[in-house]
Amino acid sequence: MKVYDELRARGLIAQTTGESEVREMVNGGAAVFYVGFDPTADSLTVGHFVPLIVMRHLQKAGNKPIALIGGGTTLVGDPTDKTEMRRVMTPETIERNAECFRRQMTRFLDFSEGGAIMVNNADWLTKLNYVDFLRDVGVHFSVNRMLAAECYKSRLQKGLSFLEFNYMLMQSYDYLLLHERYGCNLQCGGDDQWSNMLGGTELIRRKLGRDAHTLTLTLLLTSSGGKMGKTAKGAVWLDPEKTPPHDFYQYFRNTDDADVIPYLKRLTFVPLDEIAAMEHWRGERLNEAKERLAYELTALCHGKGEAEKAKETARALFSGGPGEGDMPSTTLCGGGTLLTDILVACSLVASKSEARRLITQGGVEVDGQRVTDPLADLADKRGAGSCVIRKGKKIYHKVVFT
RNA sequence: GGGGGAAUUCCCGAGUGGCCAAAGGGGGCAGACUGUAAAUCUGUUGUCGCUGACUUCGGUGGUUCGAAUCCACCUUCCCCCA
Repeated sequence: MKVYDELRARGLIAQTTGESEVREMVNGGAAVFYVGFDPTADSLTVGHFVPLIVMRHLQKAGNKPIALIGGGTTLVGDPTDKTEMRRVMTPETIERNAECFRRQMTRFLDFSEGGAIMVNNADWLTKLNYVDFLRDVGVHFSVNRMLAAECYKSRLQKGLSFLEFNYMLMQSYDYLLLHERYGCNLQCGGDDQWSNMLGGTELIRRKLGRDAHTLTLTLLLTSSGGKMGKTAKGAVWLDPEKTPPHDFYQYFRNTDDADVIPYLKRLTFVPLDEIAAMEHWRGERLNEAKERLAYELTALCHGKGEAEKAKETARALFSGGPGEGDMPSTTLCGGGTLLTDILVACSLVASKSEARRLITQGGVEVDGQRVTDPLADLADKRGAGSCVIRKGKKIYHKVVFT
């Protein structure tokens, strides 16, 4: 199966500016495509998975990826789907974030000679001359049409600054520039970006009279409608310092039944026929699919070694396998041995009040023994050197005393 | 530039002088049930030295025995007119 059809079969493609042209271009390895990433944090998250996976698919098929870091556009802020204005970030922060992105992207893309390239739109956007820009680019945009775009509608109620209103022009200019400089002929992005992206396609047509295409990717939502990768504690990061591989693995291991197959299709490179077989699985058997999902993604982001470890740890903890595996741990030197204090020290709870509540409600086990006394003291465990605390059903944490 | 309105605990949103750590919903956490799933039911959801104390209702001052609630100024946001 050719790459375009594979992407389609995996449910990754939402809209294009011309299906047959895009298919032909992509299947023939003739696309120079770009995807923009706004460096708003110092790590990518699993929310970036879909575009990254698609880029990898396309690169494997011989197309040339351009990862565009939105250093310049981030100075402005994308108003799409935002209820409030984005916090303005300093150029230094953006620069640092961009570097982090690049490092993480090497797990997905081949940046070696002739392969993928990375560019930062701050390099050209920040040098623009206002009047020239208005005359070159601004003339081609109709405010009436922009206002009609879905992405601005909600903001018209909540307020939209002129700064943000310009985001679309800047993004469009990016495409024009990449088209001229690198022969970029395809822009990919989330489906919520459709109108912003069309801006670029139209700008190129109007200025140069050439066709440059746009391909949007389906937004991957959880079956309950939330954004994938968002948890109450925040995003699931690719940076192992921010989200340990064990937690990363667990996040996907706990995927909803309804989401497993779509996730496998869209986020992994597991062959479609293998996935097709799993689609018939029901009930408990789906856990195997979840394990596969978690394993594949952990291996992709953190390497096979980490994926193996995470899998073994999970099996040991949840299926009573041998050993306690490689669970997260905290080493405590000195300090008291009150259970409430230890829970706080391990960041398992945010406050001692919460710790007390948790214990009282029966949510804490120490070395397999449920503890319900909020004043419990683990002095005896200190003598033993370590113990394993279980919070709720799924969170295990090892405490080492020194 | 003129006029009007709003700011409440993670979010939405009640509360208009004491009965308010603040209704209700969402979300979160925990318990039961389970398959490390979903749904459901129950409890819980400011902090601490926890049968009590302390800090919260945009900010700063003020009125009062007493303020999230009243007054003044400030900040931010929204709406209408230009």
